[in-house]
This record gives sequence, C-alpha cells and structure tokens, in this order.
Amino acid sequence: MKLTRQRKLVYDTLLEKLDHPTAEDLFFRARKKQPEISMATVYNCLEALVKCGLVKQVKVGKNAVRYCANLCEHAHFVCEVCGAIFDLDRDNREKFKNMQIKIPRGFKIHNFEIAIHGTCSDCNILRI
Amino acid sequence: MKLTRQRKLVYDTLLEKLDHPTAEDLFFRARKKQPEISMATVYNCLEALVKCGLVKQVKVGKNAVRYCANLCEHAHFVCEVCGAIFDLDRDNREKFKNMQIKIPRGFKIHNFEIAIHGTCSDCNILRI
DNA sequence: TTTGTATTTAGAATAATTCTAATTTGACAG
DNA sequence: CTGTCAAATTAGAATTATTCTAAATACAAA
Repeated sequence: MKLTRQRKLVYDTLLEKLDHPTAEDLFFRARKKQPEISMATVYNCLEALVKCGLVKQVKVGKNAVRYCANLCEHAHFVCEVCGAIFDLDRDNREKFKNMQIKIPRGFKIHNFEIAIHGTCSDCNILRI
Repeated sequence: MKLTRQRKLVYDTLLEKLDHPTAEDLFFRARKKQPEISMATVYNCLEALVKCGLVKQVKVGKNAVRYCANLCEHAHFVCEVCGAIFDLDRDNREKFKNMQIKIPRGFKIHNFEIAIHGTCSDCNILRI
C-alpha cells in the first residue's frame, strides 16, 4: 500500500484520538488539517488501511461503522448505555481456543459476539 | 413479547432454513406463506425478536445484516470467498475467558472479531 | 518529456434501514 | 356482545451511510 498524503492524514487522525470514530468523524477531524479532503477520500483511505491490516472496522448497533487503529489483538466492549467502545487487551500469546480477556471491574456483560473471518474448506480446495 | 401472527411467521421462516438470511431474504420467503406481509413488518418483527433474545444479528462485510436463530452460544465463521456463514458450536459450560471453539477441518482463519455487549462501570453506577 | 496507473475529488446513485401516518388487530372493560 | 385503547401492521416516503462515476490530479517509471 502506497502511503499517500491523504492516507497518512486519515491514519494519523485515527491514531490521535482512540475513540473509535466513524468515517464522518474522521472526515471532520481530518478536514481541520487538510480542508480540501473529501468524504470519498476518507472512505477510500479507510478501505486501503483496512485492507492492508493497519485499521480494523468495528460494527456496532445500527449506526455507522467505526474504525480502530489499535493494532494489538483485543476485544471490544460496547456499552449499551453510552455507546462507548472500550478496547480490551488480551494476552495474544495465548492460543485462539484459550483466549483470555480481562473484563474491567464493574463492567457487566449482556452478550458478546465472535466473528471469525477466513476461508472455508470448500473454497480452500478450489483455490489450490 | 407478544407472538403475533407476523412475528411467528418471520421466526418460523428463520428457523426453516438456517442459512443466515438477510431481512430481504426473509421477506421473500415469508411472502410465500403470507403474501400481504410488508418489508417494514419483517424489520419490525426482527427487531422485536432480537430485543427479546430469540434472534441474533450477524454483521458481516458491507452487505445487509444477517439474522440467526441458532440459540445455543456459538461463533460465526465467515468465508471470505463465498460469503457463507458457518455456526461454530462451542462448549457453553466453559467460562467466557476460556472459550473453546472447534474450527472445522480445512478452514483457514484470517482474523476474528469479538464484540462484547454490556454496560460499563460508569453507566452501572449511574443506574443504581 | 511522455505515458500510464493509481489516487483524489465532488457529486450523483444506491441500498439498507428507519420513519410516518393511516389502518388493522386483538385484548380487555363495561 | 360492543366500544375503547394500545400495540402492531402496512405502504410508501425519507434518511443515511456508503459506493459509484467520471473527471482531474499526482506521481512513478520509461
């Protein structure tokens, strides 16, 4: 991935404030530094950054997708009241099947979602 | 939740074919049995079913939300090639911090997401 | 230079979902 | 029963996040 001026701007803006902003949030923040940037560019840049693994999407509730630049593996805790998203670090040396996530004191879990992305056996065979 | 005719229809339709359909898929399937049902009703019914815990939303890719009536706790494996969603059962007697998910033979994991929904400590305090 | 390819841009288009307002339903009280 | 009321349903309009389009720009390589 070519780190263009706009991609760097979007990425830096994301790193500046780790509050899981939406594309629109990032657009407004980035525009303060480069007023000519367009919404489409923010989406394009985010797409490129997600594709190369520097950024992750967080899909929550019925609102816009949020973006996360926290690179160490972590789970997201979504507060159902205030909507805040908390990064929960985990010991990433542990194996996937034995994951350890520390839930902060006072947090109550209602439910959780796990989505594993990859390729299924049928598709792996077809691709050899 | 009042299990009205339409809610029962949507729920039964979801149970009939466990392929994680979108709201639109369900609309077309449900319409075969009750041609007067409307798209808005399908959304309303799904919302009610999700709220009462009978149904779960699965958010994947950039497409429409998918719905899942598999009630036993499980993770989703999303094939990045064909888009299929597989339910991965887990031993739900295991504690959250020690979850065991069996990945089927031949499946390759690229990445996975965990989202935990609940209430954060601040909001829990404000609600006492 | 010239050429080509990728990126950016503004605005239009799309698609999923939500909203609106009118109608229907069904439970319950009288 | 019959009337009342709240909740649910409905069709279609509205919204909103996101993607698409086509032109302009940038920038690397020949």
